[in-house]
Amino acid sequence: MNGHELLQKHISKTVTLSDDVFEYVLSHFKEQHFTKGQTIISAGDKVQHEYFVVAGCLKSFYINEDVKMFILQFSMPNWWASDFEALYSGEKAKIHVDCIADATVLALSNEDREKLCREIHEMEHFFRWRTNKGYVATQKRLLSFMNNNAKQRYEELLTQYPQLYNLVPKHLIAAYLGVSRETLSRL
Amino acid sequence: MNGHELLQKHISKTVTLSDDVFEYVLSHFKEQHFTKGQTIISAGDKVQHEYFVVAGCLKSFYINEDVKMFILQFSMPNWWASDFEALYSGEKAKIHVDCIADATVLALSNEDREKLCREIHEMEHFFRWRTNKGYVATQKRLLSFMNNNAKQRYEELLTQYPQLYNLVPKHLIAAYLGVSRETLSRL
DNA sequence: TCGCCGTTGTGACCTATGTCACATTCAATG
DNA sequence: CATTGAATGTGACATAGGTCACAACGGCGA
Repeated sequence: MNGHELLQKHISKTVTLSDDVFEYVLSHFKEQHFTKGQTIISAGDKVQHEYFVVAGCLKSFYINEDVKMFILQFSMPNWWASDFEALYSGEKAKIHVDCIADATVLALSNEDREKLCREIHEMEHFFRWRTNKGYVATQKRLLSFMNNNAKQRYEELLTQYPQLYNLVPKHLIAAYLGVSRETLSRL
Repeated sequence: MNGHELLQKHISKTVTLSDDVFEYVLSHFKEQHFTKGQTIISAGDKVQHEYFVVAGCLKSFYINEDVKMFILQFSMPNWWASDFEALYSGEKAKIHVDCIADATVLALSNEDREKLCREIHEMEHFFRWRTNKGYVATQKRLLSFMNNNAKQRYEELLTQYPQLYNLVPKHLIAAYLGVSRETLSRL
């Protein structure tokens, strides 16, 4: 399936659009390719785009004062990635996004998203629901952090995304779980 | 300031509405009063409403198998509270909401929110931004969990919401921070 | 006023996880 | 091939935070 088809399918799960409108919407997305290790957003950047992942995998992460990395999200196909705080507020990025498995994405600029939301009520609806899902998912992860130990969180992650086990190195999984790589290795 | 004024002010920070439209929007909210200790949503309920807090304070929390409580949010004036996952999906509530300081709220039903979003594009826009703010805030809290120890999280909370120190008992603050009340007491 | 219960503090001890050091494996590259 | 460096495993030890037990305090209803 190509990028536009995947995105169309993704959007139609939430809203119904005519083919013409779909074509108009899709015309605002630009396909881009990234290779493993490539940087997409660095802290300090002015963030202009969000990215719908068609293939491959991205990670969004924060680096603290001790240069320790915390992964907020692995973005697999059908997910969106960006520094949403910076994107919406216009401030400089605080989080980084880079590519961990050769990726194809569809980039949408902040201006174009707001334009689409203004022009097409259904798209505003779509983005409301998308954000809502992200909100609920993040709240669940927060609860999992408070409720479960490292082993339980690891098993939870692998149950939900078995592909990750082979796709990404263990020290990145540790950074997602919020434990040291040594601890993860002992699980 | 009465409830409608506060809500109007809150909404106008994000979108501009005429007085007539505002009146129409506000007519969908019903004022309710809760007293300290009162239950608003219990796990297992069918969730019908979300609540805009005008005065007082609510807490949203999860109870695990060991009957341990984890607080997702303290809802102060100008915040919204509900089990948003249950509300949006139609499933039974997994989280509880109750009142920790005598409260006045404006209740909006799920149907009315969707109706307002359908009828008034600006309201869809408003709710998109509201949810986006919640998403970003939750992500920040997640990062704080990974990055900071109990003491740092406690200080962060008190800096952000100094009122909480006197308003809510310490064991609830501990349940928000995800530590035992004994640990909090030793900070 | 008395007694009760919710809240908070604190000591003793236990456990999960972090940190540091070093070994091993393996893929990429000259 | 030989070499390098990233990824991973593992032992020894340190420490934040959990758990349990008990004491102290204070407000509120009988």
